[in-house]
Amino acid sequence: MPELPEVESIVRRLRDGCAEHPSLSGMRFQQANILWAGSVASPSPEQFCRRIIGQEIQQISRRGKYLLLSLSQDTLLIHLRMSGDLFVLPLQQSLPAHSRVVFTLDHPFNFVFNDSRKFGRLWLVADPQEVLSGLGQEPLDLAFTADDFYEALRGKKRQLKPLLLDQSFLAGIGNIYADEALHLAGLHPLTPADHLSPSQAKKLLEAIRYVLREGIRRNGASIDWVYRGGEFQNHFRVYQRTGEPCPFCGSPIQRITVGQRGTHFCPQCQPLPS
DNA sequence: CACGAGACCTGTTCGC
DNA sequence: TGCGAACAGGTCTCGT
Repeated sequence: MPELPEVESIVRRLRDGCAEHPSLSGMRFQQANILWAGSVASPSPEQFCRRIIGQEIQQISRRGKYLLLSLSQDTLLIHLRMSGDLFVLPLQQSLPAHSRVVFTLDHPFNFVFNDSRKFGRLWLVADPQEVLSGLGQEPLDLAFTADDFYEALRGKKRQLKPLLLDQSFLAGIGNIYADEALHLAGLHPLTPADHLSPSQAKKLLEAIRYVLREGIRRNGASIDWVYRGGEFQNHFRVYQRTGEPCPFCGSPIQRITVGQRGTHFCPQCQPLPS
């Protein structure tokens, strides 16, 4: 599921609270219950449970698709991968199916990591850089300029779609927002990165930022049974719209496979350069 | 370095 | 209705 806008929406909900629960800021972990050991990447399940007890949640933030809880001593990092989600539930409420790690807080709520496919991971580390060091630029960071982006693209021969999904290049873009951004920029997913002109690079960066911000504004996208709350799925222009008309020109949206990922584009608006 | 295939998992939807 | 195949928001590893 979650790409940058979905993770950002979850961060804001946990940090600011919502109708269902208060902010987690200032709460303390009393206990961790690991129901699926594979969900904890580091340290060992025993050490994870022992170390987190008593630590206070001081900051809640995001880097790429990682959610960060800065605690008194350590940082708890969470990556939701395909099907992960986070719930804050009243103590008396029964746990939903596929709950993998359950935290007891010093308030009458459980903090639940839920993940049907078991791809998601948690880390409890002294220094978040242990986990985050390989990540590339944050696309919404305005210190990252169109010139920087052009320079980065110029050095790559890779196709745009796989490059945008490479987290060491840009951090946070996934399959939905890659397809949406390329469509908005009028670029074919198979275009070699070093083929772009400076103005095309600028247009692509602006398109990436536009769709990410649009996703955040709509609280992310909710597809199928995974992740509820967002509504950006009602505004997809190409993603999972195979055969439907392009909102710009009316041509049927095509689906191809690129790097083993479903890829949606408009053959009219996004021609493959010769 | 770049790419493709396979692995990790479970659940839903589609086609016959 | 039943059943297998295809597909799903991600990332890692290995072989070429």
